[in-house]
Amino acid sequence: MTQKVRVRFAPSPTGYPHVGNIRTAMFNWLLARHSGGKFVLRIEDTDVARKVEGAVKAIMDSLRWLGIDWDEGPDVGGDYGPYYQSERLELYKSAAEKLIAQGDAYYCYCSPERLAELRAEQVRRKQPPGYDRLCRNLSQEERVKKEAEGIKPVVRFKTPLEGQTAYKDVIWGQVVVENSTLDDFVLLKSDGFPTYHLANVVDDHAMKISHVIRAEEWISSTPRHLLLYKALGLEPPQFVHHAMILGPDRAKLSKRHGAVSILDYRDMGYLPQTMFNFLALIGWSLDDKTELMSRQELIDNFSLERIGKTGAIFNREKLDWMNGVYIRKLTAEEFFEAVQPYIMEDLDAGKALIEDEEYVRAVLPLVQERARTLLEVVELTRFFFVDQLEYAPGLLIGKNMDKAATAKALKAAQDKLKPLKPFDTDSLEAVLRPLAPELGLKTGQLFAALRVAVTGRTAAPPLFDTMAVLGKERCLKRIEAALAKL
RNA sequence: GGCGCAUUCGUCUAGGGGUUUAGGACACCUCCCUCUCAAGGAGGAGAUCACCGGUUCGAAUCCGGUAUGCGCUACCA
Repeated sequence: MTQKVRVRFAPSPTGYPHVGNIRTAMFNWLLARHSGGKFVLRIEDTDVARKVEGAVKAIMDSLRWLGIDWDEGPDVGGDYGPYYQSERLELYKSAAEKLIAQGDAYYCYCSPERLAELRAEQVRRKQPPGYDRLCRNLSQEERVKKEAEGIKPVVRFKTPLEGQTAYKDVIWGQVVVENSTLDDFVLLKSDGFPTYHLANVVDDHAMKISHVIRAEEWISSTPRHLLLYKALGLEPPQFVHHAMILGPDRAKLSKRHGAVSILDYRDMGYLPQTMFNFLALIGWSLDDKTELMSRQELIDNFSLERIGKTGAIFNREKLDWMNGVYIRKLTAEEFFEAVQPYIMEDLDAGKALIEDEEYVRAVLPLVQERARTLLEVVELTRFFFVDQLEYAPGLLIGKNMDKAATAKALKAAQDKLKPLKPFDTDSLEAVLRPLAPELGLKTGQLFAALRVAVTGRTAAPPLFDTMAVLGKERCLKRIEAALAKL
């Protein structure tokens, strides 16, 4: 590796980045950081029609959220800017003109209607769709005439009719394509904007990109790019195509598959370190067992060679598991910080209580090892923050219990609790555990009734800890309410 | 239709001629721990390595074909 590594993430602002896009960015970033190279962010805003407002911000937010920082880009600048393709139009124009001048490209005046018709006809006759090269050999006279009609032409590449184009992909190995299967693709659209093919070739060269790491869907277009590099007399970069992330139906992941925007995952309560680790593991592996890896470990161990070539389905269940692992790794302080935005959104559950920071800090440790997402924390802790518990009275009566026994147990507990001086975990246990045999009950039976009375649920954090955090007053009030429900 | 590529437990993957009775992880099941739920621990089930042929003493691993799937085939990226 004598060449200095310069890689790029080149999204088009036509929507919010999904996990697949971000994983591509990550692979690029990982290579840059692993090898001490540069990672550049370039916005490919050449499709005016599909441009989406706010997409650039979403792209940057997504990258920042995951800690994927860029050395050069629209906002930070760099020696190879500008980093918006819409600001580099002159470059593409002169490249196109150069190609026309040397006979490798030509103006095409065919209307979109004609092209659509042509394609429909080809499909109908089961022929390979593609431009029929009608304008490839237009005479000067015909051109002048079209020009006079006011038709804005596109510029098409004069693809060689014969021969083959081959290249060695870092991941896929040798890829060979017959030039005859490629049509004369568009370089410059009639609005003066370049197509992806032209723009990415011009820019990757201008920005001295060493490795083009992108998704598998680009493999088929790579020969076109190679042809362009050749015609322009440029040295092509290394090509690295990785497999795609698939939806549950094994098709290319798309909006159809539901929440796939990376920011949606943030909103659903996944930690950035989880997403980073998890995404890295889709289509890349270190060995036969290492799965939990920090950002630094990923950087240290990353290598292009270990990227796989089979598409992978995004396994949500495993993501949940991994997020649980990362949540448990958090310190109490980190967990508190992480959870803030999520519980604050749920204010009506008990505004005053949620704003009582000490109380929240006492509650959180009780659910930290039980939550798999930050959003789940809201659900898991709700009963700590409400005034009135709502639950079916039947829940109070547990296995092998009846109404009378339950009422008796709750009353007895009440009596024990009232005089309790330090209302903490230990004293609660000291007084409640012996109570069960006194009542002729199993501890489980007593505790179950108390749990429902105090939390409104049959599954909750450990009883004594929970009660201690709730406090004496609230506990007694809730037991009273339970008695009333019976 | 053409071109390109892929195919190992349900899912993510390891393994690239003998070390493999194909390893790990998620999910699932059982048991332990235990006041419930988690977490944790110990087990279990789950893959004729897509199929068919070939090469070889020996193939998940190499070769060919078939099937299936996916991608590309836009004045989208």
